[in-house]
Amino acid sequence: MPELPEVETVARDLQRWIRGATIRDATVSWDRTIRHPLPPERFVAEIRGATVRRIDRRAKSVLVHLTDGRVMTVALRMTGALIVAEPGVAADPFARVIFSLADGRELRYRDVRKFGRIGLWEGGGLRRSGTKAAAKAPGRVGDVFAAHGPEPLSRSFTVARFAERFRRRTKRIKPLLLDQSFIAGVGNIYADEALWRARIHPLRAADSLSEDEIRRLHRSIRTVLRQGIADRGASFSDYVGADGQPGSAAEKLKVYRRTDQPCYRCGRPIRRMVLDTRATHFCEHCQK
DNA sequence: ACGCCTACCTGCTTGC
DNA sequence: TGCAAGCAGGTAGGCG
Repeated sequence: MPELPEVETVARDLQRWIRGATIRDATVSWDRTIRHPLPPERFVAEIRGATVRRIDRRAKSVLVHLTDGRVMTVALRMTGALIVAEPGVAADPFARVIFSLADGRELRYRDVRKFGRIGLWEGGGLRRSGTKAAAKAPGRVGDVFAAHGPEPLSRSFTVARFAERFRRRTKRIKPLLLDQSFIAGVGNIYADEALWRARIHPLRAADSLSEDEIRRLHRSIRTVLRQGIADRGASFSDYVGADGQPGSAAEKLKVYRRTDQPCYRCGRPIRRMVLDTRATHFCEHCQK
């Protein structure tokens, strides 16, 4: 799926293009896209007539803030995309939800694999950290993200704050980076990229990392995510921005899906292994 | 509470 | 050419 840089790209596009738009109507063609417990018909009735105040991102979700304070969350998961279509653009057989805007455009939620979920919540609670119980039965939008870890690109995400989280964590570092309660927004592409950049082996136990390694990893995570945003995200098959166009970040990746190709640092072949069911790419010579 | 594994879906690529 | 298996950006939920 889209990871942090891809979701951030979509959110910024939408902020530019549909801020202030009014949703005249919505059509849901795959019911399970609408997140429990809201029935799809209720969702449509609730969203009809709403006006978009602002769009941003939390973790890997797009947040559409409405003028009445409610917030629509869009979790794109593996193949979700939010695309603004001008009037007259051909129908999309993979559009699962279509929002008709009052100005004649459409906001289309496209999702080939149908894993993505759209929710509608009362506002509030986004700034507080919250409890896991709240995350299990969300009421306010903040509850949805109550169990999530810190935003890696936020000002408050310091090395010290990152380092604290490593205490007594025996888990291997790669799966830990994918754990959204440890750090939000990092996915399979950028986890591999950050570890390569920091020269840390994906199988290392988290609590075995030295201060210097944690510092390198902190910096690497922020660097690869920012680079991904600058290139409008990494596209392999499905990911596109709200303009419907792929990003160019995939061209600059150092290890992800570069199995057997030479490491950019030492020239030895990049290895691929499966770790907790996820493909993991690394250089066994320069990642220790 | 943690950690590991499966299920959820469809389309594309690969190998016989 | 055809067909089956393998693969994919994620994460709830169930098990031990």
